[in-house]
Amino acid sequence: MSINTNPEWNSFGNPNNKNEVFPDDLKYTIKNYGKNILIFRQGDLCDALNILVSGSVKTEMITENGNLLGIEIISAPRPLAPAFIFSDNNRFPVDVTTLEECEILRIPKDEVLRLMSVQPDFMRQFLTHNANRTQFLTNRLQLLSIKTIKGKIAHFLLEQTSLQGNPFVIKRNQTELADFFGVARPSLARSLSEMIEDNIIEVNKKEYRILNSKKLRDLLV
Amino acid sequence: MSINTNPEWNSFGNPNNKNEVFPDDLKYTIKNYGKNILIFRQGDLCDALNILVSGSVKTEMITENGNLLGIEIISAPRPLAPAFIFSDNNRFPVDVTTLEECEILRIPKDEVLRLMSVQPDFMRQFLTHNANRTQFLTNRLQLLSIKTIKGKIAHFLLEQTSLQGNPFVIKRNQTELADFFGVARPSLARSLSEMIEDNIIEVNKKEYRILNSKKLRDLLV
DNA sequence: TTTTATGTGTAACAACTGTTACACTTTAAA
DNA sequence: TTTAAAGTGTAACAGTTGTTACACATAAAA
Repeated sequence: MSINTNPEWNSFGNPNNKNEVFPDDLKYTIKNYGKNILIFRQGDLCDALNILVSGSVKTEMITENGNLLGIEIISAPRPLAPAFIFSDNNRFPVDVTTLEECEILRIPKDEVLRLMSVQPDFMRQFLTHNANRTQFLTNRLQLLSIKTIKGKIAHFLLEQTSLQGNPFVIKRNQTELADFFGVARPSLARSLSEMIEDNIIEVNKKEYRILNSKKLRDLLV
Repeated sequence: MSINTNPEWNSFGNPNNKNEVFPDDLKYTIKNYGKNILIFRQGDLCDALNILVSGSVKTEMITENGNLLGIEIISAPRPLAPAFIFSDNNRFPVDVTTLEECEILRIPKDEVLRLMSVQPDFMRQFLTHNANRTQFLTNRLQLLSIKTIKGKIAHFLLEQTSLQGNPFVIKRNQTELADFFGVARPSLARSLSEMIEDNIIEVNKKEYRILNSKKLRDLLV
């Protein structure tokens, strides 16, 4: 899930996008920051849409590819915590620090509301972006609420096979998978080995095949 | 009959909302369901805003009070999975089953978009509702990604003390807390005992006091 | 008050996962 | 091809959590 593969980000949050024409009278400010500057602190009021126009920042939160509590690196162009502007407790959930020189476009909350009324495309993109984020979070939460490693593997493999069929290819290596699940790499390897031993799955390099989907589903409990 | 004659139809679970008046030409449908009917299936296309107007349904998802994988019971009035209408993969994440006779107001996606353009208050509520949901999910995810029980306790207590001061009161009993953390009750009790033994916290019935916030913070790692 | 239900503290043990270490394989680079 | 780096399989052991069981405390109901 890189910024380049997420189509929503190409339009939303990029002021140079041709499809997204901001009105001339839009009130906004642009701020420039140097390297290694703490630009938002956890708990700061979030009363504007902050779009990272250039540069990159890091936050300590769940990462886009789902790794746990890792340091997320956000590269321009992307909005910063857009979902939080409109929440009742509209405060930044994490610290945000620049990694290089950054330019941030700041549109006040009221202007965002006006923009959405005036620009259906903007509204649609805003909604889609947040909807995708919510879906992502929901999915991660489902995965995390499964306690056992085999259960997590089962959840993930069943999801993949419903998308790709059987057999299917998983791009991540074992270390990345372990991070994704939030478990230790040798523990993941052990669980995989046991599942192979039990003839539930078959693994060849990055190709996985489900041999016994009933047993696999039983592991979800 | 106008759509505005029933005050409960103000969406987003806020029946006291006087500012939300639907336009008379709004396209919508109303569906009635009997008891124990599967009304949405996991994977069903979600191309409309479905508002539960009366009755109650259950889903198997994270609950509003945060318990894991419990069966969430949703009582009217509340929107059903409003965040998913606008996601790229706009499908229901779970099964939804009626618990009693239910009435569901269904507004097509395009009409929702129009409604938002026409009705700033509706848009604001839609945005706020989803923002709050995202914030809730983010917070749960943060809590769940902490591996140790003491870490979860620390996270929770530090959050509570920032809201309520020190000492503070926690309404949930031990069993409910354990469910909230997704751990076994005796395990939670053991961890609490050890933290009390280590003079990190003090507990009297439902009143908690932090004695050593540095040590408490160390447990977050 | 007595009775009953609910909530809490704790122990012994099982089960699972993490840590560390190392051999081996595969892939990429020189 | 040779060499280095990255990835995988596995074992021994430590650490944490879950399970089950039961005593006791507290609160609610009769």
